[in-house]
Amino acid sequence: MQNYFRTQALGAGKRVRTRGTLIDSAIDVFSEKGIEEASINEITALAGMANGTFYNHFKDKDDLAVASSGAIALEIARQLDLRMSDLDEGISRVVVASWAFLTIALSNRAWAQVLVEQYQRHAEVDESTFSYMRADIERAAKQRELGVVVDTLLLEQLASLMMVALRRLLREGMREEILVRTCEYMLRILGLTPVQAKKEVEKVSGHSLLEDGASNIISSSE
Amino acid sequence: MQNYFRTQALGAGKRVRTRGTLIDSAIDVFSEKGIEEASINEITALAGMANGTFYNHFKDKDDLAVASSGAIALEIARQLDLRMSDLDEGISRVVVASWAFLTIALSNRAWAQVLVEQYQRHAEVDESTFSYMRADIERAAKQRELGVVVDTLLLEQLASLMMVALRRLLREGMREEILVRTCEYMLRILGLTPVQAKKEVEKVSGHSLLEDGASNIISSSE
Amino acid sequence: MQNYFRTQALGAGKRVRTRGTLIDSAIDVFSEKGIEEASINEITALAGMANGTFYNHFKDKDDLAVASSGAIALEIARQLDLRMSDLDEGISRVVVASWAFLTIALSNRAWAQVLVEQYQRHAEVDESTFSYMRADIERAAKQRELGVVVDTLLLEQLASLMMVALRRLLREGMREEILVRTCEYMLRILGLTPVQAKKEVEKVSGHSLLEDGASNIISSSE
Amino acid sequence: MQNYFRTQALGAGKRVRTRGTLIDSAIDVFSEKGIEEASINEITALAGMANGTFYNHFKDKDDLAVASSGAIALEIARQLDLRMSDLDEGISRVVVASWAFLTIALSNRAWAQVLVEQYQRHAEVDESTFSYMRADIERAAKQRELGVVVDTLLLEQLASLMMVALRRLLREGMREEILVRTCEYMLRILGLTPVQAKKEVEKVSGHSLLEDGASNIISSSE
DNA sequence: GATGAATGAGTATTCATTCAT
DNA sequence: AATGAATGAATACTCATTCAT
Repeated sequence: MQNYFRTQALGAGKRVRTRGTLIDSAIDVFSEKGIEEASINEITALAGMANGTFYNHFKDKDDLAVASSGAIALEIARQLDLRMSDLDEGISRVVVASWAFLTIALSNRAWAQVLVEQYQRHAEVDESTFSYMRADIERAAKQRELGVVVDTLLLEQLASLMMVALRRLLREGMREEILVRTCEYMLRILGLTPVQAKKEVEKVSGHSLLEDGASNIISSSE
Repeated sequence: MQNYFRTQALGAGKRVRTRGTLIDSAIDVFSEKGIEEASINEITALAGMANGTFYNHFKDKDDLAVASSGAIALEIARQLDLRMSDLDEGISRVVVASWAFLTIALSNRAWAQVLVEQYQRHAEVDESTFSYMRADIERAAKQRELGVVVDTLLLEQLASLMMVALRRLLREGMREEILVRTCEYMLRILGLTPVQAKKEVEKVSGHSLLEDGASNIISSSE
Repeated sequence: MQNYFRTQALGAGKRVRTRGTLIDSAIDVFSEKGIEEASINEITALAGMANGTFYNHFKDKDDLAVASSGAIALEIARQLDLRMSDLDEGISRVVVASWAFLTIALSNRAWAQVLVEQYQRHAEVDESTFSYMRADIERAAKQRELGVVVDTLLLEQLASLMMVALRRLLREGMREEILVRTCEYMLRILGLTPVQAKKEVEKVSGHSLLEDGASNIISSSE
Repeated sequence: MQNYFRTQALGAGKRVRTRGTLIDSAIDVFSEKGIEEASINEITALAGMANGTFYNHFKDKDDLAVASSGAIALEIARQLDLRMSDLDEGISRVVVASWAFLTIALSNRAWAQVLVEQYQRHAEVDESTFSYMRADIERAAKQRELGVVVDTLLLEQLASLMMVALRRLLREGMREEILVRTCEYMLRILGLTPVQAKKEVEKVSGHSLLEDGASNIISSSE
């Protein structure tokens, strides 16, 4: 069993720690069996708790699924933030964020699987999962004349491209081509011509060292 | 209860008719309750059959879901074919087909709902659902220099745009803006500049009378 | 409903008590309808529980059948032990044990029926059911020169004689002749001549008061 | 699929042939899945018929099971008869018949399995299966002073020994020791001393060549 | 006699959820 | 907060059997 969120909560109170442990356990079970097939008994068992304990922390499985994917998304966003603080240009931020999002998610298969499945279950984008993106796109739209309306349709379309990509990456393993093309498609939707899009993506991908995963996203993004 | 596929099978043997009736019934129940929540009993009851009859025709609910969405997709494809026979230009075909696909699907809410939900359940595009598109894109790629690779990643990305659009249309009702933007986004992904994309879509949408649904797709496309 | 095993577990925790109650209930239903025909619902209903409770204690009906016949066999063996502690001679022990086994089993028709049916379902002797016998036979084989191999074939053959007898006794009621002949046949198989066998069985049967069942097995055996 | 009884019925009318085919098919399915688990659909499918056809020939599965095991028993009895016509002494006839019964049954695993399972299902001996034995035992009882009552208890006890043996032989393959001991046990039950029993069995087994199965039962028995 | 589509009764099993300890 | 035994609703699925053709 992973112990990412349990560890993260070590300083906090018992309640928070138990919650973190349940989320860690859930991520494992969700990713292995799928959210639908996962049973609460299995999750509590893996967490080393009685099944009743679950209900002291979550309303039901869906609540847990939301909390789990939310925790993952938040954690990814946190890592993104750290690494993008010095990036000013909107378009670059979008590319770096998307690229890094996929890379970080994929660095932990279970995370990626939970994100993908939860996305499918809810179909509509969990605003929080992609919330970071809206600001960057709006920033880009101001800096250049993109000629796009930044609304939920646009965000959903872009998010769906990323999710299709993430699913592919899970299936086929990390292939930079998928990242590149997905980012280019996103920029094209945002109004860049293919040539412009390609150039923007190259600025980012040229520097990236994807092999060692999330740890060097920072260096790859300047 | 709808009786589209039952009627379609009127000439055939009893086995085929029963199957068609079950699919009609399933589409109704699926769209009303969702595939997950639908029960076999409800489907057979609506179809006016004993529940055991179901198992003479389908292995389980998933088998039926696949058959139902497959029948819908096939039927839509059939209608598309009829109406696009005189269109030669690849890009126009893509626009018309996408536009008409969404329009026809939406002309029968239950169909659209089943397509959307089945798409989400299976995540990967049922090749058949969008098979018509590959040929048109390849045709377009030959006629112009699109500079895209026509592979499954591209098709999945395009399909996901359409599905996001279909979901929106189901939620918000037919809004031409969604059709227009989705088609433009698709063309942008295919390598057209925003300006070109807009022009291509206008060629189609200018003529369309979407209000009366599938019946005048033909006239709307030339 | 009988309450033998429930009562026996009165001192123990709730889990054990519930288990005992289920076994009591199962024995009743099994004996009345047969194991095959018994439904879990009926068993839990008679036990005054929700059907789901069953699955907290047993994997499925077969698991329960094994547990039930095992509990019966164990209980019979326990009663046998008490009453044979002062018997030293192997052959006498075999006769007394077999005789008492049949008598005790028959003193509770439901027990006998469950034993018989479970024996038939599993065909091979549940080692535990007749485990008491092996030791006595080996003891007899040492004390006299029986000239038999004590292996599972022998035990199965002897057990099958007892089960045929038990079935007859259930059908026709307690008839001492069946006990006598079955014991004689067993001894013959063990290598005694008909005359010897007859004498050995008479030593036991002469004293027995079978009418009042298990309660006076003790007196009957010395 | 075997075609023993179908072939046997080649000369007869269509009705008899269809019946034979169903029995052949049933024996295969019964032996593979067990009688309980066998479904009529499977049996008719293997027989190459529609399921409805079954009910033109048998009342239900149990009827078919009785017919199948009966046909097997009858066939074995027929083969026995052929080979024992020249044997006059009762005891020898019992030994030869039992020995040959087991050998012939085992020569066709499916036959043996169906016999064993059907015996377990009915518990009481299907009279017909062992009918041949009563006459021989009575003959033996007249020729010597056996001192046994020839009644159904005796026959059931003897039959159960044979069935235990047959089950073992199915499990462990043909082992002459099992045949020898089973026959000796039977004779002991019939009143022979161990020494006499051994001698009688040796008369038979000494000549037998069991390896090549049923075909040389005749030669092996005189 | 054979066919095979339709029937529908019947039951095991899961698992989220509660609550007394 | 944690425990874990008990709950019971809810449903898919099988398969013997019928009967119109």
